[in-house]
Amino acid sequence: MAFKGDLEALILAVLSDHALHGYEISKRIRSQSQEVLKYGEGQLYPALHKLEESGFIEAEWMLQDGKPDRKVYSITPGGRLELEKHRSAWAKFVSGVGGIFSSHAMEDQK
Amino acid sequence: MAFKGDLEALILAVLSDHALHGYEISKRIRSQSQEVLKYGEGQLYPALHKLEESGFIEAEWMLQDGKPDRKVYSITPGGRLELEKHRSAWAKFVSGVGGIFSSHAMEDQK
DNA sequence: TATTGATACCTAGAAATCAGAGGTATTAAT
DNA sequence: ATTAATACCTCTGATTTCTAGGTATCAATA
Repeated sequence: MAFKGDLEALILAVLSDHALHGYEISKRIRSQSQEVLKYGEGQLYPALHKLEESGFIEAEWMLQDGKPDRKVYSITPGGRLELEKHRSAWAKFVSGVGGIFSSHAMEDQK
Repeated sequence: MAFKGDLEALILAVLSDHALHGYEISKRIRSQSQEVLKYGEGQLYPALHKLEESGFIEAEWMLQDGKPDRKVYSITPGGRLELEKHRSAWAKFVSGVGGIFSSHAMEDQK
């Protein structure tokens, strides 16, 4: 009932400069979107697994003692290609919604 | 799996300057979004009924002979208020997604 | 000392949403 | 005759999303 994001695209975007583990990815999506986009772990982890299956990201375990181990994900070349597709889909979407919201905005102001 | 719109907000937006019937609303959403946003009737009509129940739009039958009758919807004052909420939610959403997509865009270009 | 909160991974089930198909009826065009 | 357009509507199956739960460690707070 509200505008919804594309979690897979957002994950690819945050991974595009640094390899990160899941928990950190969710925190970055939250902070870099100014708290607008919030995904629970119940959405994040399945999305990561799906992206891995598709070959868009790769995982490697970082063992830590004392603290919980981390599964660090990095984007693949195929993932970068996929990211570009999502980016242009986003641009189209913004212009589409804009076409509806802005063509009726002036009326109200006078 | 992709960015999703907020049909109720879009309906309120297209109704904000003209009263329109359902079939026409769906065509306008399609055309004014440059074919980006396409909603089937199975989504449109239930959404209209829900908006009516909430008091954000009002319906009136326009009887036509020969052609199918039309149910013409118009936005209410409450609907205009609601529309403004959705509009600002959209603005927030755009800046949120932008915060993720654009902070990682430069890297790829050099 | 007990409990909360943070880190870090994960699954499963309920709730909501979406897309598509189907249903009625008329007119116009092929 | 049949297809396409107008114009309304519902229903169902698939997908998606949300919420809650589950394991485990450590640090801080009450």
